[in-house]
Parts: sequence; C-alpha cells; structure tokens
Amino acid sequence: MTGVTRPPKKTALDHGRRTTIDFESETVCRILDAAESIFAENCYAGTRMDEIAAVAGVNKATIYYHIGGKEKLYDVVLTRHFTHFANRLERELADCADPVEGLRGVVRIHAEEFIRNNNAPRTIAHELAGGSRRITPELVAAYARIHGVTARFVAEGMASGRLRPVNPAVLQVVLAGSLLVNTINAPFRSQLAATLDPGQPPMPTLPDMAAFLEDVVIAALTTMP
Amino acid sequence: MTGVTRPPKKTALDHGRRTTIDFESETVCRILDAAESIFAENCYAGTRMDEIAAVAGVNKATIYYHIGGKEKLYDVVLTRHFTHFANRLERELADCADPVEGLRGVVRIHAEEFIRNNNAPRTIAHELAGGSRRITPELVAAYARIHGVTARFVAEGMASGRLRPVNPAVLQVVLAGSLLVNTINAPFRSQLAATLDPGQPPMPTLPDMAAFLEDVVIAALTTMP
DNA sequence: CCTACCGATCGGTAGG
DNA sequence: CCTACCGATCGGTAGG
Repeated sequence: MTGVTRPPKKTALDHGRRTTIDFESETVCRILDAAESIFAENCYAGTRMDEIAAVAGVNKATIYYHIGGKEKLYDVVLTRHFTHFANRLERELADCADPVEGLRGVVRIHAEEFIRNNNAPRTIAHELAGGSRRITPELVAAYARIHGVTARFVAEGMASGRLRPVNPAVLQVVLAGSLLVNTINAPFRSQLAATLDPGQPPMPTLPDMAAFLEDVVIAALTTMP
Repeated sequence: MTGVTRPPKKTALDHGRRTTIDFESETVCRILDAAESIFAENCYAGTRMDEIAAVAGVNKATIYYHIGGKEKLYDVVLTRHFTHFANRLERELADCADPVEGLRGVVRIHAEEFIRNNNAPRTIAHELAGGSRRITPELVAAYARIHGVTARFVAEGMASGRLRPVNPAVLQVVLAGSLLVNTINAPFRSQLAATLDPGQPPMPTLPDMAAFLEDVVIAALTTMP
C-alpha cells in the first residue's frame, strides 16, 4: 500500500448495471439504429436481440454491455426519438409569433421528420396499438413538449382572434395522426393502388397530406384578416 | 369389410387443412374474439397460440382443428372485421344521395365501429406499422370497398359542385386515420392528461374527433349552397 | 376436440 | 487492474 487515497474509479457499470450510455460511440449508434428499424418492423414482442445484433454488426453481448436488456434498449430508442423531435419543434418554432404560421410549421416538421425516419413513428404506432404499456413517464414528458408547441399556437391564436376556438389536443391528433397513418400505411397504399381503377386519383404522398392539412384544416380554423 | 362402398365422408379437412370455417359455431366465435383481442394487445409476432386458447377457454389444438395455424387465424380475424365494416358502410349509405351527408355518415360509422370494437383497429395499426406483410389480396379488396364509399361521395360532390376538389384518398386518411389514432392512443392519452395542467382542455374522445372532422374538415370542403 | 410431445429458438449471462 | 468485446451455452418456452 502506498498510503495514497485514490479517487473512486470512473465506471459506467453499477452493480453490473449500466448507469450511463455513451451516445457518442459509433457502436451505440449502430445498435440504436438497428433496434429502431427492427422494432418498427416486428413490434417489441416480435423483435429478437439476435437480429438487432446481426443488423448492427455486433455481438449480442455488446448490446447488453453498452445499453442493457431488451426493455432498456426499447426505452432508449423511443426516448432518443421523442427528445430529438421535441428539440427540433421547440428550436425552429420558438421565435414564431404568428399562430397560423406556427401550426403550418408543426405540420411541415412532422412531415419532414416522418420522411427522414419512418422507423420511429412505426414503432410508436405499434406501442400505441399495444396499449402503451412500455411508455415511461420520461417519454410522456417528452411528448408533452411536442403537444405543448401546438397548444401554445392554438392558445395564442384564440387569444388574438386569429384562430377559431378548437381543442388543441383534437387538432394535434388530426394533424400528427393523419401524417402518422399516411407514413405507416405506405406499403398498404401500394397494394390498394394496384386494385383501383387507373383513372382514380393517385395515392397521397406525405407532402400531399401536409398540403391538405395546411390548406384545408388549418385554413378552416383561420379567421379572415 | 362390409363390401358396401360408402360415399366419402363430408369433412372440413383436406389433406389436414381446413377448407371451410363454421362461423356459426360458438367455439369458433370465442376463438376469433379471443384472437382479435390478443393480436391487438401483442401484435402478430408477440401473440402466443397458448394464450388465445386460454382466453377462449379451449385447448390449443382446438384452434388448429377449427381454423388453422397462426397465420390463417390472423387472416380470418382481419377478413371478418373488414368484411363486416365494408358491409355496414355500403348498406347504410347506399341510399344517401347527398355527398356531404354521405361523408358525415362515413365519419359517424367509423367512430361507432371503433367504439364498439377497438381490437380490430388496434390489430390493423400493428399490421400497417409492421409493413402490411400479412395482408392478403382479399383483404385489400375488402378495404377497396370501404375506400370506394368515400370516393363515390367525393366524386358525386365534385360533379355536382357541392364539394370543392379533393383527392378522396387524402380525405379518407384524414377522416379514418384521425379516428384510428384517437382509438389506439386512448391509454397514452390518459398518461398525457395526468401530466398536463388541470386548466388545459380535456383529451378528446372519439365523438369529439368525429365532431371536428364533420364540422371543420367536411364543412371546409363544402361549397356554399 | 385433448394429451403428449417435437425441433428451434427465445432473452440473457457465464468464463476468458 | 481496466475496457470492450467474443464463443458458447444457460433455463424456459415458442409454434405445431
């Protein structure tokens, strides 16, 4: 013994359980991206840790080392997405003083994010359909921030007379819900289009949906200037 | 051997595979209802045949006897629902000559059916999110009938000038999609409501959503008389 | 319709 | 001593 008291070793493990996740690690990023895509395809219950490991190109034990078990991995994937989404909405619309432009921005950002990455919304659809049993309070808090952006524009618009009275939660479901459904039903749309008459209007893309929501739904709530 | 040539026994089995399903059987009905609720809760991949048997109150082998394997059972559950839905829409709205009243009827019937049985819509949400890999052509055809009701009212309304131009597929996603999302997110809504300020407007019920879709969305598409 | 099982595969963890 | 893994296998359970 040297008699020198050393500081406690820095470790990411506490009683065999990881306390922090290194989001800077490229391995962690590959695992989370792989998990997100397989949770989207097969739902929580249908997803196998082996498949996530195979897609991520790592040994399965590496997932347990870096992140944790299946439930923890699921929670981290969802939290990462909701946090990113809420951050972007708040950042890009914080300075928007016009409630109508703000709601249009909400639609635009939802559409852009769903186009950029449809795996997270698909996983969320599974989670909602399954009864939201695996939603943590932190996840609800993150979604409350997303809901809060819409609620703020509705409240300001109603106060200033720019918007007709509307329940912001109803509007949020119509705007985000329509875009969510048109995101997850893409393969089904293709199957349906093949059975319809060629003369029928084409199946809607996400920008088509966004345009309708802005030009019809939001416009209908806007008072004449 | 008696030497008497008997006719082939009437059987529902052909090379060990069932060719017809007796939908009048109470056992079959219990199996399908149990399967519908568990597919809704756990998605196709997460559903265990043992659990369906337990909820239905039958031995697991009975499911294979009456209906077939897991994929067949899933297909029968979805087909039963889509067929019922399409039948009701066509029956109740066949005589409706007013396109605006017709679209309001589409919203009302969707809402009523989703309230009556939310298990089928939840299973469909799982199926869409998972990429619609298990949708059969018969199922697409059944949905095409549902889509056709909305498309007919839109076409008639645009022809007569009662409705502004709109892609019927866009409108169908906004109407049915909003109601679908507000059906499957019920447990999540409760969790979200608990975190919001008590002064906030209440989380929307399905009738709230239906009222918005009729009074704002459909109204916005309606021309002045 | 049930009992008695099977090939395989599940999420998670051992030692090195 | 530590970190970041790997090859192999654990006790149980899935669909059939």
